[in-house]
Parts: sequence; C-alpha cells; structure tokens
Amino acid sequence: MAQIVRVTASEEIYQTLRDEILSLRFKPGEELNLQQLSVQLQVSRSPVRDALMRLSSDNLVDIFPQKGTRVSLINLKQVEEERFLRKSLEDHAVKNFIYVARDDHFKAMEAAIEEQAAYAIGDDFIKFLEADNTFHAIIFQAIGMQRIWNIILAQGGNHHRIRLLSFYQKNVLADIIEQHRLMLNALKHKQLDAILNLEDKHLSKLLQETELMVGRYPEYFKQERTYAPLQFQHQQAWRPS
Amino acid sequence: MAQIVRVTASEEIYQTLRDEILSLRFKPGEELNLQQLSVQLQVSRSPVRDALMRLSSDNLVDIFPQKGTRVSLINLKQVEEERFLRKSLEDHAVKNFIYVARDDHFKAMEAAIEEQAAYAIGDDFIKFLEADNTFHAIIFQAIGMQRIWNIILAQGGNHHRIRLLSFYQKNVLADIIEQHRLMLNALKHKQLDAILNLEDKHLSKLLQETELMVGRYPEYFKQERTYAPLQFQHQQAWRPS
DNA sequence: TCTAATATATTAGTATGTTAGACTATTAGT
DNA sequence: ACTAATAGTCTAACATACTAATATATTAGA
Repeated sequence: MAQIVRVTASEEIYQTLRDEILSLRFKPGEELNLQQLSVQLQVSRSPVRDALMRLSSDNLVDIFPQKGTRVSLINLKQVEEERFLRKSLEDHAVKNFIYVARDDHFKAMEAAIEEQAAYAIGDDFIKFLEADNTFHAIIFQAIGMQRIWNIILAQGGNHHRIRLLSFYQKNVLADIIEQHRLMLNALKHKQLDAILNLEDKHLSKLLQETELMVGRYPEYFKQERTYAPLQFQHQQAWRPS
Repeated sequence: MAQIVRVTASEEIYQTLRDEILSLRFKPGEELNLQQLSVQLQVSRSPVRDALMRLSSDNLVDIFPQKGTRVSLINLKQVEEERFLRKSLEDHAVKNFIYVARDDHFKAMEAAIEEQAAYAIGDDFIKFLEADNTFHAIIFQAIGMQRIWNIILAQGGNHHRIRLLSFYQKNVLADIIEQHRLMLNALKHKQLDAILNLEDKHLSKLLQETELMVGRYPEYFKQERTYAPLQFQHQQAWRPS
C-alpha cells in the first residue's frame, strides 16, 4: 500500500522556518515579516501565516497583532519547564525501557554515539544535536511512545536553542558523548539509579552553562518578567527597532 | 493598567469547538464541515479553518485534505500515551510539591474535592471533570509549572473523553472523590510512596473501565489502522526496526 | 523647542474568490 | 451485465482583497 504523502506548502514552510529558528540561523528576537516571507518563498500569505501560527504554539515565534512577528527570545522560565518535561518523561521511559531493551536497540544507540563523535570532530553542532536526539528517541521508540518523544521535541524549542549555544563552550561535546557512553552502559546493566543520577548530573551541568550563555549572548534572552504573549492574542509592549 | 485583551474570532471559535468536542456534544467521528460551520458561526471560513488546524494539532479533529474534517475517534494508543504523559509529569510534580506545599494549597484542594462532591450529586459530569482538573492543576501551580499542566490538558483530549464516558458507570465518581481524599491526606503527610501507589491504582482502574467503554460505544473508537490523517506536527526521522 | 493633533504606513485578522485533489454517479463500450 | 472512462460535486489548500488596530511621521500651535 503505497501511501501518497501529500506535502502542503504550509507544512513545508513550517518545517523550513522551524529549522531556521532551531539552528539559530534565524536569531532570537529577529523580525519575521509575513509579507516579505511570502515574497521570498514565492507563495501567498496564507500558508506562511499558517506556519507562523503553528510556530507560535511551539513558542518559537511571538505574534504581536497589528505590530509584527519575531523569533521568540529564549525564555529561561520556559527552558526550565521544558527540562522538567523532558526529565519527567525520560525517567519514566527509562524505567520501562530496561525491561524491553533488545540488542538492536543498544546497537542503534551505539551508532548514534559514534555519529555524534564524528560530528563533534567536524564541529557540526546541528548534526551533533540531531544524533543526540536520535539516541534519546530510540528509548521512546522501543517502549512504543514515539508520540511522547514528538511532544518533547515540539515543546523543546527553547531548550534546543540554548543547548546549541552551549556547544560553543570547550569540552561540552566531549562530555556529552562520555555521558551517553556511561548511560548506555548503565542501561545495558539495568542500573536504574545510575541512569537517573547521570541524567541529574547532565542537567545540573546544563544549568551552569545556561548562566554562561546568558552572559555571552544577552540579546538572545528574555531578561525581565514582562507580560508573556499568549499563543494567539497578545498584549505586550514591544517596539520593532 | 487595564490590559485590553483582544479576543479574536479564531480564538473564540477554537474554544467553542474544543468545548463541544471534549464534552462529547460533538461525537467522535462526527463530520465537521468548514463551510457549514462558518455559516452557523456567522463568520468567514478563515477563522474557522484556523481553529480546526489548532484542534488538529491537539489530536481532536482529523483533517483529510480535499476530503473532509471530522471529530477524531478516540484512539486507544493515544489514550495510553496521554496517560504516560500525565503519570510521568504528575509523579515528578508531586515529588517537588511536598516540599513547597502550603496550607492554602491544601485548602484549595479540599475546596476542589467538595466541588466535585457537589457536582457528583447532580450528575454534572462535565463540571465534575473540571473540578477534578482543578485539583491536579493546584499541584502544578504550586511548583510554578503551570505551563506543564497546560501541556497535559492540550495533549489529553482522548484521555479526557474516555474519562467522561466512564462516568456513566456506577460508583466511578464516588471512587474518584475517595481517591482524591486519600491522596490529599498522603500529600499532607508527605507520604510519597502512598501517593504514587494511589496514582497507579487510579490508572489501573481506568484501564478496566476503558474496555467497558469500548464495548459500550464501539463507534467512538478507532479500531483499525486506516488512512493516517495529515498531522500538523513534527515528524521524527528515526525508523522502526 | 516642545507638545498635541492628525495623516500615513504597516500589520495581522478576517472575508471571499480560485484551484486542485478525491470521491460519486453516470454513461459508453464491450 | 460488467467494466472503464468521464462529468459533476464535494472538499481543503491557496490566493487575493479588505478592515481595523497600531506605530510612526508630519504638521500646527504655543
């Protein structure tokens, strides 16, 4: 049964823009002009608007009615919540995973680590993060919770971007690879406590790095608690400069 | 500072339709005609379409391009995943909650339980479920993770609907209230294990009820893998073995 | 020079027209 | 009667037009 997957313009544009934002090629705070985008992408405003609305519900863009749209700043409160989400779900997933894990899962995870190592050498941060995601995705795949992983991805835009920034720090990549090796080993031996501790360690490291990142790229971060723009109706004071 | 909250037609329609679906006034499987809805709601197709797209990413409607749109059937696999999501996040939340819980939190939870009891007497299932949600929302509110609770709500449409169906069973409401009382008591005494066990018990009860519901309302459930509707969400690259 | 009123430009939200895919009913050919 | 082609009728996706809200530039008045 050959499924014909119809890819709409809206879907394609969504993926394209999401990619640009998550890769930081579109900078946090950067203006996104609907009119201009539709000209560049050679389509009408409708599919572009659809894509921007979806990105808004991903918290990746802020839409200010009658004012403009911009790539969302990295909101530290949201990063915290995305990490809470991720930690909760991974802990639970891992608990189930050790009972169903098969050798081919471990093989795939090893492959993902090797892939990471290769991209680390070439300093290809984006591919590195993709391989990192693959490593974790395998766990959710194995327990039949693919959709849960998709939620983590969809809701993890702020976390994703700050991680990408952190890769510019020395040793960060090597540390991640080492942690993955340790984690894989613990998974193989069903050492649940060790796994959860590793994750905690990983997370506290990220917290340290976050401070560094805010210091280095202050313009990318939401500094003050202002009025949070809601998904589709907003009332925030923001002036395009 | 009087914030003028601009409520768009699109937003209003989204809430309205979502309400209709979650309350089961719109039946699972029921067709939703864009043209027809826009006439009924006295607006153009645009805001209705926006609302339907958002409902699609909530997994509450399925959009089949060039074919039609319908209220999504209750997908048991998705129910399972929504419960995984909820259980993971609540466990983690409760662990944090017992350290920050104050008396006014407990008071609010007691009030929510009393509210439930009142609605149970009147067999107002929808309000009952609202009060149920309030009970759990307080925990997330207390630990500053309101957005996490919003994710549970947004992603919990299938779970919500099957719970609502289950209320037609005898004793279900009374059992839930009793469980909440036990849980609140355990929370007050920081008995973490007791809380987690109560949640597990609660969940296994739901599994039993699920089977009953499928038998009673088979037309509301997705039985077989048919054509996958176009999903407005991110697809992950890794393929199953 | 400074402030206030007003015109102008720009924006997202909404309305409406058009296109193309998917199904159904009908008809033509055997 | 049965199949194959086709016309007609649905639909959502996409394009375009319009409206109302908001920011900015300009002007008038002191």
